Amino acid sequence: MDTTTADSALPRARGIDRVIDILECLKENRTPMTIGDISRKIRAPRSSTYEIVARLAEAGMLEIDNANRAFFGRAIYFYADAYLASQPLLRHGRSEVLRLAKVHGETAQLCMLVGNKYTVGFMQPGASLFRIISEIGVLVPIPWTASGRLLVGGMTPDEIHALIPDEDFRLPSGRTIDFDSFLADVERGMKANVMMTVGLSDTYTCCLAAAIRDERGHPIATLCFMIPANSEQARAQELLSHLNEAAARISSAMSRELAE
Amino acid sequence: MDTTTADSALPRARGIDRVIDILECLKENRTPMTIGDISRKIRAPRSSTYEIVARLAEAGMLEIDNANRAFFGRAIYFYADAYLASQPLLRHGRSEVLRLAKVHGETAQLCMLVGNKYTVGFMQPGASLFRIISEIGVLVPIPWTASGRLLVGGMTPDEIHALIPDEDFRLPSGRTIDFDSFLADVERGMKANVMMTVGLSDTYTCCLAAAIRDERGHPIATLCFMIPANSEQARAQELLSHLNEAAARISSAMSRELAE
DNA sequence: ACAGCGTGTCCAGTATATAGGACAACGCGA
DNA sequence: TCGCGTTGTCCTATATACTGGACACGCTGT
Repeated sequence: MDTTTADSALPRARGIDRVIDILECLKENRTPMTIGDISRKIRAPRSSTYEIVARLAEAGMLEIDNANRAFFGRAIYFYADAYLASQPLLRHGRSEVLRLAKVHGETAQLCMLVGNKYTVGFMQPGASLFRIISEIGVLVPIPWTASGRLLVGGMTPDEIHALIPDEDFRLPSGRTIDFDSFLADVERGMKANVMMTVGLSDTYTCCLAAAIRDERGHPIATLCFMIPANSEQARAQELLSHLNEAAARISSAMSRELAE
Repeated sequence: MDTTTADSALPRARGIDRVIDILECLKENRTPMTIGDISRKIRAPRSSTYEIVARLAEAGMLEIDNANRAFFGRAIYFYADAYLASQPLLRHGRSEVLRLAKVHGETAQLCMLVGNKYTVGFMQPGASLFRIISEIGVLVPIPWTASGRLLVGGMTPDEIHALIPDEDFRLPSGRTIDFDSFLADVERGMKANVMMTVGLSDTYTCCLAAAIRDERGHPIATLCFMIPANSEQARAQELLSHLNEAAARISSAMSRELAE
């Protein structure tokens, strides 16, 4: 649970570490928290938490609502805007995801690796009732997803084995994925640039993905649709080709930008 | 320049304050900076800056590029996503701005007050060559903008006077805005819900705005277009009505959400 | 070659930020 | 009514985070 530092021992903690703990805590919670709750969750003394939350609120990084609960503030949003402007992948990816979800009516996502995990970088829910719940920034084992198979494309089997912890091959259902068949998926994905999986992270979902590549051809992110597992094959194939087109568009737009 | 604390004196600074200074510094700069540059800009010892930047990078709040320059990192983006999800105004406002810019081909913005200043919360450049440069999150005196006139709507003259510093009535051109005529603008804006100004913050720009209101009818934000000052009246009026419709749509959507 | 400048790392001393607890005020249930 | 848990504020002591400086290194221009 402790994403950052301090676990069992109790030496004095640094203010900065507290800041990071607080922000991570709010990110996980996704909704405003009282200072009491925060200090319990991050195991910090109440007095310290009050102090630090107040300072962060003063700087606009947190905001305190009228029930005295703290959550992220405007400053964070402005910082993120600067980050976004510096990241062509996210900029282009976001607008394609919005377009894909609108045009095809299915939940679309931009996915990428963060360390040795898979995560959703942006998501737009589709029009249909079938809704997927993966939150932005939540880390998921690579083998649980279609995108994960594309994202490790181009790596050697040894590199892949070194990257992914063994326990990540065990699905939520309890079933374990065979490493060799995973490798076979990766290789096919690298060739076709698209991947489809059914009932992997959960039994109801079919995951369609296409890889976005950097100027050297390495996969750096994926666009994907989440659709019901019982969708028709023809529909899935059609969506895959739309994903592939959109991904190619982003890949070339980014290479062009880099060239300037 | 010093947006937060420490100015001339040199008592030992807190880690947290350094963190805030660093983030504000990068936000102003809008592009990656070397640690040396950061420490000079925020007047912090190099050794401290190295330490703190490294810790923030470890937490993903900053990222260090291959030229050893620091900038915002993924974590900030994830925090901002949670913030955005908690802010109906920004959520709806952003999508309307994207739509307005796309449909009408002009630069569109979502604007709001931060303390006693006006700021742009989101912006989408238009298709035309005429581009405005206001950056997200930069604070601007209220009297310099059409939106500012709408945003103080509903306040008494005394409240307005207390809110806006006298020096903010001096335009970049050197001209000073008369307080009474400013008040008259505010009152007309409150009635019409829209406002147009020409050549205010700069001589080439015409600023069109419409107010978004909370459930009690108080202006909380504006949608606006930035167009060339020499645009035709008919065109401006048409755009104003589009802004007004979009703003009304957001106002009622938010009231509805609140009612649930 | 050399001087001058910026970078990245390391160290030790001390100013001070944090922990911890005491306190009053509050809300809630019995 | 009286406990009991939680909240927000304030205080003091001390463990330590920050500072300042030294050092080695790699530039660049002369």
